[in-house]
Amino acid sequence: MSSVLQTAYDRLHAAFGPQHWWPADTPFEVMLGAVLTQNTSWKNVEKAIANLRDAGLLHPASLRRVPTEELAELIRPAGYFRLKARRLHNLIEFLFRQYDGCLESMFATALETLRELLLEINGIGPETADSILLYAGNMPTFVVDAYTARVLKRHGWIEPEADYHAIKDHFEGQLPQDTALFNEYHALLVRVGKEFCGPTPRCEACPLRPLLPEGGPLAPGT
DNA sequence: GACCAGGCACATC
DNA sequence: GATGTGCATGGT
Repeated sequence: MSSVLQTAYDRLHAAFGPQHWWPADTPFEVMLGAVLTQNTSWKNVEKAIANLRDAGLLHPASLRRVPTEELAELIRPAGYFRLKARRLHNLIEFLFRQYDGCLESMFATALETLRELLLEINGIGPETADSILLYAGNMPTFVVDAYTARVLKRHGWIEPEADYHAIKDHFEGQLPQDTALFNEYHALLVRVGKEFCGPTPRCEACPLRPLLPEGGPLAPGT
């Protein structure tokens, strides 16, 4: 409980409080958002989801029926819209093929098994899969994203070469396997990333400031 | 106008 | 196995 990661979590939680992630009404909406937010700001994703809601498509069966080109137009504000329309349909087809369209059945699958199945879907990579598992399925898997990697590497808490899997293991190896903790921790890392640890760091008022190594953070781009 | 944003798949060497 | 490129909108 005295690791750097625990201390960092305590600082972030004290500074920012609960983040109430994922910002969505239903697990299905979380799944869609996980694909739509790939390399895209959440603001743009919100517009796309609002379009889907207005069109009555925030349900597996209705989304499955809409033609891919029509879906693409609705999610246009989220960027990569043709690509993401195909990815959403790939995910839906998997849901129906394996679980008859039932999310409860899907999340009744063992974590590691479901993770591997999701990763077989074209368009679902590690971050999207873990986001679905954690934020839609309430399953204890740690989500790593660009902010997470940047915060850890800049503070020298992990080697600069560490890839997705290494960073994920770093967290899961040092923290209790607690869904609520993983949920909050990732959200807090995004929060501190946005406010203090972007491409150009603003470390002066960062809650992690006292945890910086001697000499301050590493240069941007690392 | 450049750069960035809660990635991923695929081509090429 | 490492590196480069396409995918696209909207905000700063």
